[in-house]
Amino acid sequence: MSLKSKYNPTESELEILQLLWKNGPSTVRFINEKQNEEKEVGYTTTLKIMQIMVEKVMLDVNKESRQHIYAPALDEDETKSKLLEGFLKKTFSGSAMKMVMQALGNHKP
Amino acid sequence: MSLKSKYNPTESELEILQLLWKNGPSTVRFINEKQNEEKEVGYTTTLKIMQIMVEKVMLDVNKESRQHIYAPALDEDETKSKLLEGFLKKTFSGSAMKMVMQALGNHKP
DNA sequence: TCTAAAATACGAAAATAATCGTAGAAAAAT
DNA sequence: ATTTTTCTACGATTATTTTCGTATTTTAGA
Repeated sequence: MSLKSKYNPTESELEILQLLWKNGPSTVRFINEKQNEEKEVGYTTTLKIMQIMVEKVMLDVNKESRQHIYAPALDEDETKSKLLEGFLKKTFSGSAMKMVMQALGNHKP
Repeated sequence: MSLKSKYNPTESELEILQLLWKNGPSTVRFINEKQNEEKEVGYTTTLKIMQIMVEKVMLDVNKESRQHIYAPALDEDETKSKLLEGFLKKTFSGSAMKMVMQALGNHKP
C-alpha cells in the first residue's frame, strides 16, 4: 500500500480530527486557533497537515468559497475503535481484560 | 528536555520492551529471532534500537560476556499505565469511561 | 594456527512526520 | 484605485524513527 491506511492518523492528524468531530466542518483558521489554545502551531503547519489529510482521504474539503471548509471523512466511532484495537494490540497483547486490570491497578492475569 | 521521556517508547522500542518483559533478560540475537517470527527485521536493526534504548535508559545492559544481555530498565506496570494514560488523553479526551463505552459499542456520553 | 562464524560499534541512508517560509491570488479596507 | 490583510499552494527544511552496510573484534572450529 502506497498511502498509509486511513485508520492510522498520526498524532497531529488525530488532533485535527478530534477538533473537527467536536466542532463540525471548519476552516483552517478555526482549527489552528483551537490548536493554539493548547500549544503554539503555525498557521501554515496546520494548513499543510490538513491538505495532506485530504490527500489521504481523511478529510473532505469544500472549496466553493475562498475559505475552504474541511470536514472529517472518517467516522468517529469507527476510527476510535480501530485506534483502540491497535493500542490494545501493541500494549496489552490485544487483551482488553489486561488493559482494564492495568487501569484498575490489579495487575494479575 | 533533550532526551525524550523514558515513558514514550516508540513502536519498535515498545515491541522490544514487551519481549523483554515476557522473556526476561535476553541477547540481541534472541530478541531479533522473536521479532522475526512476526516480521522480517535485520539483526543490526534490532541491535541498533536496543543500543539507543540503553542510551535513553530504557534498557540496562550487562557486557560481561561477549553476548551482551539486555534487561528492561522500565517497570512494566508503570510504563503501561503511562502509555494508557497518553492514549486515553489523545483519543478519548482522557476519559476512561468514554473508552469503555467505545469498547462496548455504547457510544453515548 | 588459520579460517569461519558470530558479535558489537557506528555512521549513514531511507522513511516518515512536522514545521515553516515565501509567493501569489483574492478579498477587504481605506 | 491602492494598499493591506487573509488565504492557499507548495517546496524545502528539520526532526524523528527505522533500517542497514561495513569495519572490527572475539570466539570457536578445522
